[in-house]
Amino acid sequence: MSPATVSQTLNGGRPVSEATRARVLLAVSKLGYRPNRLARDLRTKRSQMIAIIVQDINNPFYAALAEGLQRVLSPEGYRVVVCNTEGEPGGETHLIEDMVSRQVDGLVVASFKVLPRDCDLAVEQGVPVVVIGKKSPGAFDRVRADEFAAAHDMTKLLIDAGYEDIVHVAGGRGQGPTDQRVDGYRHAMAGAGLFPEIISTEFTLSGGAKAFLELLNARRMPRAVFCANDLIAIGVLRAAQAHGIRVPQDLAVAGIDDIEAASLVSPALTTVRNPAAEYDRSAGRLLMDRLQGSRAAPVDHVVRLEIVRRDSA
Amino acid sequence: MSPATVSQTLNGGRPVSEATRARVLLAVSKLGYRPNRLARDLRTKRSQMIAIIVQDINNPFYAALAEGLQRVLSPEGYRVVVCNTEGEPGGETHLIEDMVSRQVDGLVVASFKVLPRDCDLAVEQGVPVVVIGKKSPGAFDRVRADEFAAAHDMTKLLIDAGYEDIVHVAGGRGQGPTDQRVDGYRHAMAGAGLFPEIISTEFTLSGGAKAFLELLNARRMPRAVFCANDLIAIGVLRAAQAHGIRVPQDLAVAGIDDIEAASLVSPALTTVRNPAAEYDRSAGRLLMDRLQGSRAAPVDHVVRLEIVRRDSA
DNA sequence: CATAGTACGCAAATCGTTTTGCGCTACCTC
DNA sequence: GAGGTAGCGCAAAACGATTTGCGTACTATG
Repeated sequence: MSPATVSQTLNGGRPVSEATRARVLLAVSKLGYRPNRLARDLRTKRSQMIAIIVQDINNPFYAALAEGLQRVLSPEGYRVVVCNTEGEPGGETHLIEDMVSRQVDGLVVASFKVLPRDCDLAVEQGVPVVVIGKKSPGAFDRVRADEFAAAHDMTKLLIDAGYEDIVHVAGGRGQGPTDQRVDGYRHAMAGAGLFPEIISTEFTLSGGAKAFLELLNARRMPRAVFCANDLIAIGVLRAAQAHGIRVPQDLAVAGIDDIEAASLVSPALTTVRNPAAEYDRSAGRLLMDRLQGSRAAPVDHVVRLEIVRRDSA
Repeated sequence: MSPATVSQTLNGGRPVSEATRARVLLAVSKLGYRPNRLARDLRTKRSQMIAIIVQDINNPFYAALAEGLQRVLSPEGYRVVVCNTEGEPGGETHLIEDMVSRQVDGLVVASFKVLPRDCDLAVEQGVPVVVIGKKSPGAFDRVRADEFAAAHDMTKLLIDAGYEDIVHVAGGRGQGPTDQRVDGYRHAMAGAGLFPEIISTEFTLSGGAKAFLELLNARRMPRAVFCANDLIAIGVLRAAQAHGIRVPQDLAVAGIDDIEAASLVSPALTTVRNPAAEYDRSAGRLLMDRLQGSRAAPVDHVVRLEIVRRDSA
């Protein structure tokens, strides 16, 4: 029996008689034959595999994103694999190159550290790319939030609530959305004739704690802090409480992201919801459209953010 | 110039003269040549890729596990990809089969739903497997916790703290560690001459809330609940607080896992730490040993758990 | 100077599939 | 009964790399 016939039986490229089909299936199950996807993919030039590249799989936002994307792509017959770049020597560049040479059918990149150059490289090799969360030029689709508006709106909420002495605890300098959030904060403060004050830290719990201590040492306590993400905000919250400062009576705290823990801490955190569900649905659809070749021009989808007012501010 | 020479230049199978090396490298960079890993892997029968299969990437325990494994394997030159089975039609069986046929060099499976049969299949095809968190027969390595001891110790802690009316909120019946945890609870209660009472729910926040309501409707409130994981415990905690019940004064609550949120809720959750770091280090080393062919008999590594006493019980 | 040895580039086989072209058989039609 | 037409199985050429054997040219040594 020739391999061609087997292939046709299993994948149905051409009609096969009932008799041979039976013979093939019998042999397959008797020999425990498992087709080798590598060989198949090499020949067909597609792998039915989509890689999601995230910068930190421990960050619940990225985890939710990955799962949501899978929920969209997997019913279409794609295998979804998640790759983490954090702590990877060489990082995104190597990873993208590697995945492209493994002939993934598509890439979703949710990492601020990614270079447009790397995405262009993938696109040139015919692999569609969707970049999440980053404003970045290139021949690929994007899904991102209006970070400026988010920071602006939250700052405005604090101002409208009567706070004036509002400090912004920014994430790492030059990292991802930091600058846009800083600008949004600045703009809102300037609009109200208030003086902006900004300190920087890492996007983590301990970064938030560190920032609080810095504030504590450097000057009298502000009335409100607007943190660049929820982890920082929770770090600040806990450090403040550990120092006997009451939230929100003595100090108002606000974050961005609405991670799961945001509603679990007490007081529950006032924050901005970055709806992962909308990202993944949108990114999934963009990717599917491109895989089916139905679109040409790159799309730039801006996700609407939503303020979630709870108890901390 | 023949492909053989190029291959030898790039991978150094044999000595290549300085002159031709230069010519090859020039051509490579001029043409933007990128080797195709699929073809290479097909020929060499290895992919330098390791797949981690988790049942829920949103569960922080699995996310931490994936990242830790990557930290171990990636410096050894392996690419680590994470695959999620939740909501996947066909689930673990398909996934394992697919990854094996993609010639991954190794598999780490952290899913209760996995069948030993599937792992055996992978091992037969020469792919080493490490199963995490499940006691399961087969020719592969295991890293798991002593779930019985964990539940037993936590129940004992509650008993020693003076609680007698202790209900166990178990996870889904027959799911993963449920039975062993139930047994541990039972054994500790019996040892103290106390009457065990068990209700079941899902391993989620809302599962915990549901369980609390069930308790509320069915009988007078118990004095303590020992929940099968932290998500359930936090669900119970919040539902109780929403009903004006004080924790731990009116109701003591304990969980298992020590997820990040456990220390963030208030009161901070008393729980059992399931140290992801130890899992991934151990699993990583087991896998590396096997990849280097230095071991034969399967290893069964039992991780020691650690009670973390906080404020909720 | 002859011979052995070494360095190095290329041709060809291989990995396990899919795909295409070809030829055989059997059936149908007039 | 001849000619046309499906139907169906197989051989062979891809896919893009690695690996091995071979031949040539150059070097070294007695």
